[in-house]
Amino acid sequence: MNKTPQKTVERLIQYRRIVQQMRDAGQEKVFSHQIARVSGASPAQIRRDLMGVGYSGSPAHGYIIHDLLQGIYEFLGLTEKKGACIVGLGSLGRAILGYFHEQNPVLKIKAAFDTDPAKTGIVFHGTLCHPASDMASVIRDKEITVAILTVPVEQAQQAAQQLVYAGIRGILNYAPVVLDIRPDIFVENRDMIQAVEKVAYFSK
Amino acid sequence: MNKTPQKTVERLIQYRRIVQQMRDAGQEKVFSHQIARVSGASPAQIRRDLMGVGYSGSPAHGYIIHDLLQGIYEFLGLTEKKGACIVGLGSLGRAILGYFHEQNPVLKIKAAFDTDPAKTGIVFHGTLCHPASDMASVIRDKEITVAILTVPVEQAQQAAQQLVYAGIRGILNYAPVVLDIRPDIFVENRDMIQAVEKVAYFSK
DNA sequence: GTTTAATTGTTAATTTTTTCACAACGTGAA
DNA sequence: TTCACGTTGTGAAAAAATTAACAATTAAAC
Ligand SMILES: NC(=O)c1ccc[n+]([C@@H]2O[C@H](COP(=O)([O-])OP(=O)(O)OC[C@H]3O[C@@H](n4cnc5c(N)ncnc54)[C@H](O)[C@@H]3O)[C@@H](O)[C@H]2O)c1
Ligand SMILES: NC(=O)c1ccc[n+]([C@@H]2O[C@H](COP(=O)([O-])OP(=O)(O)OC[C@H]3O[C@@H](n4cnc5c(N)ncnc54)[C@H](O)[C@@H]3O)[C@@H](O)[C@H]2O)c1
Repeated sequence: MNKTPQKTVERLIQYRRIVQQMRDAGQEKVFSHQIARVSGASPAQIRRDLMGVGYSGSPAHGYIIHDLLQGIYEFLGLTEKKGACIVGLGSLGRAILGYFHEQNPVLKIKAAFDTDPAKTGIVFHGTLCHPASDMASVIRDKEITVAILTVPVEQAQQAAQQLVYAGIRGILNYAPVVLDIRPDIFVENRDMIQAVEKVAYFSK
Repeated sequence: MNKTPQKTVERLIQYRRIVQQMRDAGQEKVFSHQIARVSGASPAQIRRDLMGVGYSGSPAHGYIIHDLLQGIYEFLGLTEKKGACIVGLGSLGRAILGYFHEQNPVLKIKAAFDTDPAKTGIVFHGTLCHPASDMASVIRDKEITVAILTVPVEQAQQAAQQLVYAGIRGILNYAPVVLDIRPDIFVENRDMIQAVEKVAYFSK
């Protein structure tokens, strides 16, 4: 089903952001080499990635930005309906929540969860913080499919299990631990220390 | 010089974390299939990745954790000497600083920078916040090679240029903008919205 | 000592991803 | 109309990454 390579999906998401900025700047058409210049990918790569999307440009004027965006959008399955939640409103969790609030992306954070009674019941950046024990019902009611996990590392495995039980389909994990959960749940790990180490390695 | 593929480097960094946890749990030896189980990579992949590192395990007892760690360490060039800095101590910047402080990795954040006079001169999580104007001298004095960029998106390009001028070799960029700088500077972009969108796509 | 069982390092095969190359196309100039 | 130009979509080639396969090796069992 998900035959499109992860790399391609990542780039499509990036193209969308880039092309959206061009549209916001008043541009109406775009060529693959223009996207290439700012994304770092080659023009051929971009055309190939776009093959799967189902929208075709024209040799005469390139891609009509409006239609291209629509195409990528639909391909990625980003709709208003889909929603995310964030688990753990510590310093990182609140920073991410603030970022989503100011950027206002299509995929919204519809709910937050924390175990700390001092945080539950409070609205942070427009999002209500629920007690973690309400996870299952809130996730079901709001039709939330993905979760951002920003709890302390000792709590991460347990919180992930709770999320899976609540019916979540994918987790973006910021805790530095490898989650041991069902293989049909998509997990993406993001560790900032690992990221810095990677940059350090390639900064020779 | 950097002939090792990025993917391999990323995995090596991950293996190191995993193996370190095993060591901390008292384990002394490890087999490729054990690393495989928790990392998600295949045993063959792990052995192949390890080929470049310069340490060999034995068919009899697998890898001696102490020596393996040492090998990966040296291969990655992670030494006490190398240092990072963080630019922009907003909510995200302070969260990252706190994370590094508590995790205490080899690659330390040796300095922070901000333009806000209310922040400069203050020590956050053990790290002094310098005025952004001191960037060049501080980076030179402390031999800092990589930077974590967490300034508002409008400031990112300008701050990046300042960093390059100060002699930085790599940037981990959290601002949602593609930096336009010299190609010999290694840039890794990390956008949380893009990450969530990727998870959403694969959570079918 | 010899055998057994398990695991490594590495070469070869396979699969995946990227790049190349070019026919086909549409536009605008002559 | 015809031509020249610049770009797309895509099949084919090339490159890169992953997986498979196996001889070599060593500890422990017998
Ligand atoms: N701060 C960073 O930049 C950073 C970066 C990468 C990873 N991390 C990791 O992300 C996690 C959070 O970091 P932080 O600095 O925000 O920590 P934090 O301690 O400030 O916040 C953790 C929050 O999670 C809540 N929590 C605890 N258990 C919970 C549970 N079972 N369910 C729901 N909420 C729960 C706590 O009440 C707290 O509000 C940690 O694992 C940290 O290692 C942090
Ligand atoms: N908050 C998040 O989770 C998140 C996630 C992804 C990306 N981002 C991006 O990261 C950046 C920071 O986010 P934030 O929420 O921490 O914002 P913030 O406004 O809280 O913090 C920005 C900080 O940068 C400082 N600053 C401004 N210009 C500077 C300069 N030229 N040099 C040094 N410091 C400077 C400001 O004084 C402030 O302290 C933004 O670009 C944001 O879009 C944030």
